[in-house]
Amino acid sequence: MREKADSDLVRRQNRLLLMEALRQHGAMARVDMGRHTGLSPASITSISSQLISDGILEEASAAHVPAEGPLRRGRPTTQIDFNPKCAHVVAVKVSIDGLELALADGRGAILARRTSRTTTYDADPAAFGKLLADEITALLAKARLPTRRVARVGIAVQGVADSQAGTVVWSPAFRGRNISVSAVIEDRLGIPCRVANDANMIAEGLIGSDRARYGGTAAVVFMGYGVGMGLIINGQVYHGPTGAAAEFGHMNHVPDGPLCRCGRRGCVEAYVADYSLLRWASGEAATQPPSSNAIPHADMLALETAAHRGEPAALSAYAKAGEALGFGLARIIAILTPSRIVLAGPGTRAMALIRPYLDRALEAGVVDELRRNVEIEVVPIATDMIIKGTIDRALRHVDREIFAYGPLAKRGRELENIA
Amino acid sequence: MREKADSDLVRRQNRLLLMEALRQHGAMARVDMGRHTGLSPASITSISSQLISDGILEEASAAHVPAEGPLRRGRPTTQIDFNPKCAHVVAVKVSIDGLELALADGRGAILARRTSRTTTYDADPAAFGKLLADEITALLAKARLPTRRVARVGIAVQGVADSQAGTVVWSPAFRGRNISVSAVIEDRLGIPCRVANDANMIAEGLIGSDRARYGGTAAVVFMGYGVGMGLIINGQVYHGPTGAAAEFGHMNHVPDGPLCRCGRRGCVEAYVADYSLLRWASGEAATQPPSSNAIPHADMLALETAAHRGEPAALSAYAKAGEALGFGLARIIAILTPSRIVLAGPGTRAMALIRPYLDRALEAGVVDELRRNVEIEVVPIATDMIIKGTIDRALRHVDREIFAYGPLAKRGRELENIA
DNA sequence: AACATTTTTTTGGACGCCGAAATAAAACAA
DNA sequence: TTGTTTTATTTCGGCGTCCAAAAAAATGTT
Repeated sequence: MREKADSDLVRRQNRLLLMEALRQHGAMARVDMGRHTGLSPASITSISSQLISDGILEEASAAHVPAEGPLRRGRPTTQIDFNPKCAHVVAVKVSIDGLELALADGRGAILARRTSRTTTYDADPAAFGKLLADEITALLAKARLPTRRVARVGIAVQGVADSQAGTVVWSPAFRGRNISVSAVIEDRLGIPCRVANDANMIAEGLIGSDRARYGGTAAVVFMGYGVGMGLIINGQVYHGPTGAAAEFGHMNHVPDGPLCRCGRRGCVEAYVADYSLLRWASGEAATQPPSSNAIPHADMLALETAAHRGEPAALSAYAKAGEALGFGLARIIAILTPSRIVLAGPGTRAMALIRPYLDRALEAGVVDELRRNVEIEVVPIATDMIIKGTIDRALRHVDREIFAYGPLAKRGRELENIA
Repeated sequence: MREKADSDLVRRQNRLLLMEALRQHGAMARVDMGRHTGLSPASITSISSQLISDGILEEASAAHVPAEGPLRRGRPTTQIDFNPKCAHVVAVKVSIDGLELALADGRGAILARRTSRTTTYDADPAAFGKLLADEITALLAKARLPTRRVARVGIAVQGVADSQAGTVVWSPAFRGRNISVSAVIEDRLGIPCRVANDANMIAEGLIGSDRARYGGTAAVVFMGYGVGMGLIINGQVYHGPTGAAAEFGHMNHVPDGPLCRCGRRGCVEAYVADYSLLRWASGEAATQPPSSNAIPHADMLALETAAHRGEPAALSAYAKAGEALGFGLARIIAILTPSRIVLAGPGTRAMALIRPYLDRALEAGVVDELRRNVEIEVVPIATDMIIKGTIDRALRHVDREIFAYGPLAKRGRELENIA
C-alpha cells in the first residue's frame, strides 16, 4: 500500500526532488532548481538553505563560476552543488579476473581506485567477506579517509545476487554457492552494504548518464565472459522479489542444447558467451562442462580474426550465437515490449559477424507489431560503467534513505557514516 | 521524475489511501480506517466527512449494521462505504465467441449484464466501435441508467491491445488490425474508455480479490482458445510502454516449430492453445494456418476423454503442450523470478495430463536456485474474472483520477460523468 | 443515576507550500 | 558618479494539512 502523507513527507519528497535534479544536471542556481522541480522560489530557498546547513549541499565559491557566455544583467546566480564531503561510497566489482574497487565522493567523483588480481574461485567462501573488507580498508588507507566517513558499499558481481539476504547465490567467480557478503562487511567495517548483479549496475549507470534515453523501459544485455541482463522498467532497474537480476544468460534457448556453466542445457549463454564461441569454433563437444578459468583476451581476438578471414568454424560459431541471441531477445520483446535494447560489453566487438543472424532470428521469433517499436543499440561500454553504476546507485540510495530526511538531530535514525 | 509535493498532494494521497482501504476491505468504521491508513482520528474525520459531502462515500444507515457478535461497550461505530451511486462503470469482454457486457455501480456490484453472440471476425473494422457503442447503450437502457452517469468504460480483448492509442493492434477476434475502439466510444457516448488485454484484466481481478497473495510479483497465464499472460510486478499489473500485455502465447518456444495463428512458427500458443492440441491430436500438418473459428467446447472435452482413455495421439498432444508451457515458464522465471505463477482458464481442466511434462520441462529449463522460490498455482477461474478485473480497474482509475481530487467546484477538471 | 468505555468531533499548534513584496547584486545609461 | 533596469534570492503573511489533546457523543455497567 501507498505511504501515508503528512508535512514530513512533503518536505522529504521535495528535498529528494531537488537532489535528483542536481544529480541529473549537475550544479545549478536556485532559479534552475525551481524550473526543474516546479517548486516556488520561496520553497527552493527554504529547502536549499536547509540542505546547505545540513552539510549536504554547498554554494560554489564565486571564483568557480564559469563565464556563462555573454554577460547578463541582473543579480548573478549562485551555483549550488553537492558538498563533495557530504558522504563517500565505495564500489566493488567482483569478476572472475579479480577485484576492482573505487572510492567516490558525494558528487560521484572517483577519489581512489584499487585493483587486485585475487581470484576467488577456489577461495574459502567464508573468507571472502574478510578479504573484501581488507581490500576496502586498503583502498581507504590509500585515500586517507577514515572508515566512518563511508556511507555505503556497493558490490557488483557476475551471476545471481540476493540483495535481500546480501549473498551471492551463484556466480562464475565462485565455486561455492550462497556466499554471504553484506553481513560480513557490515560487521567488520560498520558500513551498510548491498550486493547486486553487474548487468543491473550497467543499467543503473546508463540511467544515470542519460535518463531521457534509458529512463523508460529497456533491456541491457552484457555480453562477455558470461551473458547478463539488466531490465529497466518504468525508469527503474528491476530487481526481482529477492533482488536477483534478469538471468537472460540462463534463459533456455533450445531444450537439450549445449551444456551451460550453470549445469542446464541450451541456455543463451551456452551459445553466446566467450567460452561458448570458442567451444563451437574448436568443434569441442558441448557436453562437457566448460572450464571455469578466465579466457585470455587474445583468444577472443584470434577467433574474431579467424572469422574475418572466413574460417567456417569461426563463422558458424558467431552464426549460432546470433541466432540464440536473436531468439532470446525476441522472447524478451514478446513478454515486455521494451522500447530499447542495449547490447553492451566486450562481446559486442564481433557484432558485425553476429548481427545478420540476430536480425533474422528476431524476425522469425516475434510478430512485426511488437518488434517494430524496439530500438536496438550497440554500446561497447567500457566495463567501467559497472563501477559508475554501482556508485550512482549507492549515492542515490544515500540521497533517498538519509539525506531526504531532515537533519540528524531531528530524528532517531542510526547514521554516523556521513560527512 | 517524481511529483512535486504540497498540501494538495497530501490530501489527494490520503483520500486515495482511505478509498483503497475501503475497496480492499469493504465497509468499515472510521477507527478501522485509522488502523488501515495510519492516519490520526482527526484526519480521518476530516477526510471522510469531505468524501461524504462529495457524494463519494456514505454512512450506513443504522439498520444495516450487522450484530457484531457480543455487545460491546462504548459508542458504537458507524460503518462507512462507497456510495453505490457515486459512479458507474461498464466492462466489456470481446472474444471470438461474441461480446459480454456488465454494468457495475460504485461499489463494484453488477447491476446488469448483456451478452451478444455477434462475431466480429469478419465485421467491418470501422463499424466495430459503433457496434460496441450500441451494445453499451442497450445495456444502459436495460438498467434505466442515463449515459452520463457512467464514468468509464473498460474493454478487455484477446490479443494485443494498445491502451495508449485505444486500439486493438491484433486479435484473434478480428481479421483486421489496428482497430480503433476508445476514440469511437468516447466520441459517441462521451465516456472515457480504455482497451486492455484480457489476461491483464484477470491479473487485475486477482489482485483485487486477494492482494496479500497476488500483490507481489506474479505471472498469470490464461489457457484456452489462445494463451495469454498478465504480469504483476510489485503489486501492479505491468502494461508495457504502449499498453500491450505480456504476449506469452506468442513467445517463441522452438525456432521453426509449428505454425501459429500470428503467422510465426513455434510460439507457445502453437503448442498449448485449444486449436494446437486438436491439431497435434488429429495428426494434422502444423504448417497450415489454423482456422479462425471458435472451437466447440465438446471437441475439447472429447480430446480430454480420448487422452484419459489412453489414446496415444491425444496423450502426445498434451505432452507437447506441457513441455512447451514448462519451457516457456522456465524462461519467464529466468527473466523475472516471479514468486507466483497462476495457471488459469479452461485449458487447465486437462492439467493432470499436462503437469508431469510441465514439471519436467521446468526442471530442465531453469536452475534450481531460481525455480525453488516460485509457487505454481492452478486456478480454473471462471471467465467472469475478466469482467470483474475490468470493473475493478475502471473503479480504481476513477478513484485515483477523479475522486482523489477535491470536490468538483474546487478544480477545473472536466467531469460530468459522476453521480 | 453515575461511571466506564469506545468512537467521533472539535480545538489549537506546527509545519510546509505559495504569492507577493522586499531586498540584493549586478549591468546599463545618463 | 548616480540612478535605472534587470534578474536572483529572501522575507512575510496566508492557507491547507496533519496531529495531539481535549471534548463530546453514544452506549453498556453498576
